[in-house]
Amino acid sequence: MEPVLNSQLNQRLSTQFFTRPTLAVARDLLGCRLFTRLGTETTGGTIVEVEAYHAAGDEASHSFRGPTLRNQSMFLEGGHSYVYLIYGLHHCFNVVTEEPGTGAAVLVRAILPTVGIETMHKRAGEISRAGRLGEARLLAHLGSGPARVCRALGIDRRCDGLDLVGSDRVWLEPPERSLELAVATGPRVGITRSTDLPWRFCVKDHPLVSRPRIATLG
DNA sequence: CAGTCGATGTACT
DNA sequence: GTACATCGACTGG
Repeated sequence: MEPVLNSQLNQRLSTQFFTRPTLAVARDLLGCRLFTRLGTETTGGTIVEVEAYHAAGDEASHSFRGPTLRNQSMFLEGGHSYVYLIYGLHHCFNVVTEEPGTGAAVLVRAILPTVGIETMHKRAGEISRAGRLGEARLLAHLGSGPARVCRALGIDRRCDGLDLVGSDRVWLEPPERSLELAVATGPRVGITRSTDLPWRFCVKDHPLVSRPRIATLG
């Protein structure tokens, strides 16, 4: 029943992948797959929406004012995780990019669940509103939105600062098959500063991205 | 469908 | 005190 994963050993995204310019990493993460193995449960999905955050000149970034206790993982070498709690109850998962000390990262905003879907449903709980959605939309509901990504994958602050290249708990793999994705870009969601930067990337014309208003993207 | 609002921990002014 | 890279419940059309 549970799919066999050979991902622990081969086919991982490398440090070289992550230590590139943040916008390139953000774009290239679309179509890649994010996995967690927490306890005995393995869950994962395909990344369909991300946002880039820089340090220099990006007032919306947590790293803008330099390292603090919360954001210190953001200043690790590219390929580490940065997980934080927002609004007191939700978690957000970021992949750190570039060289150590840079303070740049990519926020994973949406995945399409592919592995461990039953586990993800359990983590989400049975939601009355979601229960009224059709099958496809119910699946999308599991992973669309940064907090739902974390909930589905079981990510919390214990997953902060992990080396995603070497961790057996959280890791990333390239797309299953190489394919050309149509990508849309636009302004980031839910921020109040540096809103002019078009640093949100999503797989274009995909029915399962987190916000339906893709039409407003540049 | 759109709009509003409460929940709730942490960082920072 | 206030803001926050959000979500889900609830309202009104």
